[in-house]
Amino acid sequence: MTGIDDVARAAGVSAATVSRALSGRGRISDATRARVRAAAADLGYVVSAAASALATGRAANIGVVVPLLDRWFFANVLDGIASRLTPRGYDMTLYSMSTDRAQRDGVLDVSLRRGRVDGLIVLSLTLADDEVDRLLDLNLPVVGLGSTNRRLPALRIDDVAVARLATKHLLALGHRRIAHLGAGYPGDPGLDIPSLRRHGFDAAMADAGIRDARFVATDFTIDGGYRAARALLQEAEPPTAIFAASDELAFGALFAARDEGRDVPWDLSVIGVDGHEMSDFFGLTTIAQFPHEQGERAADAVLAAVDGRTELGELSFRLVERTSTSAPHGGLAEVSGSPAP
Amino acid sequence: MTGIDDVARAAGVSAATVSRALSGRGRISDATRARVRAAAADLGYVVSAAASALATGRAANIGVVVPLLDRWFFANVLDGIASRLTPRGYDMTLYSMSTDRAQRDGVLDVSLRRGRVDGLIVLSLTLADDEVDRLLDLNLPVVGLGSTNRRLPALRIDDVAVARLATKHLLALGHRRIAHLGAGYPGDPGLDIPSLRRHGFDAAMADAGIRDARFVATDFTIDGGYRAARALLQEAEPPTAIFAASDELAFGALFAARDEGRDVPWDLSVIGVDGHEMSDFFGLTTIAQFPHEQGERAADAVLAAVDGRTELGELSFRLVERTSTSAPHGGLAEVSGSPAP
DNA sequence: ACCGGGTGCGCAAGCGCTTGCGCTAGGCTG
DNA sequence: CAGCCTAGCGCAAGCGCTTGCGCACCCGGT
Repeated sequence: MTGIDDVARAAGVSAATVSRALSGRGRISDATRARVRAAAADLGYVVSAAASALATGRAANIGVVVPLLDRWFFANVLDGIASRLTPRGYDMTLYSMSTDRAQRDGVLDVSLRRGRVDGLIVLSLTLADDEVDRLLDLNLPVVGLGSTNRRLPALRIDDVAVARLATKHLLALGHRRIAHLGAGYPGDPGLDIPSLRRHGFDAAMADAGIRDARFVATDFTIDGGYRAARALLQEAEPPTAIFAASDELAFGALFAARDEGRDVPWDLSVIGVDGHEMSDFFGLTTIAQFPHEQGERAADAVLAAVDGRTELGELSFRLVERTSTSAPHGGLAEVSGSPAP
Repeated sequence: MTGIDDVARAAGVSAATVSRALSGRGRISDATRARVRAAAADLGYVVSAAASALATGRAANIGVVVPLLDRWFFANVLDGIASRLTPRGYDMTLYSMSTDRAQRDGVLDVSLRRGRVDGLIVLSLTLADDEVDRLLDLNLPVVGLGSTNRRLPALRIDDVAVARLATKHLLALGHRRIAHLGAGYPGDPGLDIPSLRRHGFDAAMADAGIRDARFVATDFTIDGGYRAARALLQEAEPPTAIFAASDELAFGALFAARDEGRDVPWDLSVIGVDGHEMSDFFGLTTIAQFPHEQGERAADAVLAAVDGRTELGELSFRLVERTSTSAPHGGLAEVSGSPAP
C-alpha cells in the first residue's frame, strides 16, 4: 500500500505538507498543493480511513440503524442518504436491528460503541425506553427518521395531518362507513406513527360526526392488510372505504377485494400512505411521502449535527389520486376534488 | 471515552493484557481474562475500531457494492449479509454505484481505497472492463453475487438452467408461442445474467423445435415489463405465454394483461424469476431464488476469503407453481406437472 | 538597513490500540 | 537440587496519519 510518505517523497515535501495539501487545512502554497495532489493522484494514494480517524477523532462515516432492512421504504431512504453522503466523503455503514434481543443488544452495546461512526440516522425504529437511553449514551449526533420516540431528535412527517388528509378525502367522496387498517392505540397520540395516524383518522371522522369508527389492528405487511380487509369485507355491513396506514397494507386490501369479488372502487375505495413504487400500477390513491428525499434530508441533518448545527424540520407529503377511490357505488361526491389531470 | 488504559487500571493489569484478554489472542490465565472482561463490561468499554484497524491492519468491516440500492432483491440480500456478519463482529458499509460516471469513479478510486474494508461483496453489477481492473487492483478479497463478469470470483446461479426450467415449464403445459422478456444478446452466452437467461430460453425452445422465438428487450422494472408485454399483446398473433426474466418484469406483464383485457392464465400464462415477496399475491408462477440465503452465503464467502480460504459454489433455485400458468386456453397439458398442493 | 509580520513548510508528539520480545516465577525432569 | 521449559504478563515500538509549534525566509514600512 502506498502511504503518505511515498507521496511526500514523490512531491519532494514532508508528510505534514502532504496531509495539509490533501485535506485543505493549514497554509500551503498553491504550487505545492497542486504538486502534492498530482503526486497523490499519480500514485493512487488515498488517506487511510483508520489512521485518519485515529488521528482526527472523526471517522468520516455515518451509521444507519434500520429495523429489518427488507422493505421498500427503507431501501429508498438508504439510497437518498447515500446520495448525499458520498459526495461529501462520508461512508455509510448499516446496522440492522431485528427483533432479536441479543442482536439489538449487540448493536447498541458493541457495534455502535466501536467509534466507527460520527453520527447516526435511526430509521423508523420502535425502541424501548432503555434502548433510547443507551442510544443517547453513545454521545453521538442522532437523527431519527420516521422515529417513534419523542426523546430522539428527528425529522418527522405530520402523521396526524396525513391521516386527516386521507380520511377527509374519503369523506369528501361521500363515504361514511370507513375502516382504518393500522396499528396503535387511540389514547395517547404522542407515541408512535401508527397511533398518530389512527388519531388523525379518529379526529377526522369525529369532525364529520362519526364516532367509534371501525379500526382493525394488523401488522404492516401485504398479508396483514389482506387478512384484515378480507375479514372486514365478510362482515354484515362492510365498509365502503378503507384507509390503510401504509401502501403495503393497502395492496393487501386490494387483493382481498379481488378475492372477495368486490370491485374497486365501485364496491370499495382504498387509500394508502407511502407512495410505494408499485402503487401506480395498482391504481392506488395514496398519501405519498418521498423516502428518497427524506433520506437526503436525514443525511444533511446528521452532517449538520456532526458540525454542531441543527437542521431538522418537517417532511412533506401529498395526496396522489388514482383510481382506487371514488364515491361509493359510483355515486356523486358531496365535494368534488380537483379533476384528474 | 473510556479507553483500554481505564480498563487496565480497573482490572489491575497492563493494557497489553487487556488487549489479549478481550481479543482472545495470546496466553492469558482464565482468572485474568475473566477479571478483564468483567471490568470492560462494567465500564462499557469496546475496542476502538480505528485504533484496532490501524494496529492490526484489519478493519472488521465488509464493503457491499450495490447498483441502485432500491430494489427488493438487494434489500433482501443485504439483510442476509448482515445476519451473518454481525455475529462475527463485522460491520457492513454500503457503496452505492449508480450509473453516474463521477460517482462510480469516486467509489472505485477513492472510497474503496480508504482501507475501510477487509473484503468486498459486489452485487449484480454491470462493470466495464477497466472498472473490473480497478476493483481487482484494490487487492481486496472480492465475492460477486449475481455478478456479470467472469473475472470476478462469484457465487452464481446457473442462469441458463433457470431459464431452461422456466421455458420447459411453459412448453410442457402445451405452449408454443412463448415470448421472453429480458435483456441481452443471443450471441455470447458467457456474459451477463440477462444474456444467460436468454440463452437458456433459446436453447429450450430450440430443443422443442422452435427457432427464432420471440424476444423483447426491456429494462428490469415493472414498467419495462408492462410496456413490453402490452406491445406483445397488441400484436396480430400474441404469445400465449411469457417468460419474464424477473418477477418485476412479470408483474408488469400481469398488469399489461389486465389492461389489455386478457385473463391470466386463460389467455396468457406468465412465469417470472426471483420469488419476489409479492409474487404470491399475484399468483405468479416463478423460479424462486433465495436472496436472503444468497446474502448469507456471500457473507460467509468473503469472510472465508479474508482468511485466505475459498468458499464459492452454486446457488439454488426452485420452480414455484402458482396460478399464472396453465395450458393455453385451459386446454390439457401435454405433460402434466405435479398436482397443486 | 533594520525590523515586524506574514507565509510556507518541517519536526515530532501524539491518536488508542496490538504484538514481538523479554522477564519472572513456578513446575518438571533427571 | 540444578537446569530447563512453559505459562503469564509487561515493555515499548510501532500502525499511518494529523497538527501545534517553531523556524526560515520574504516582503513592506520606516
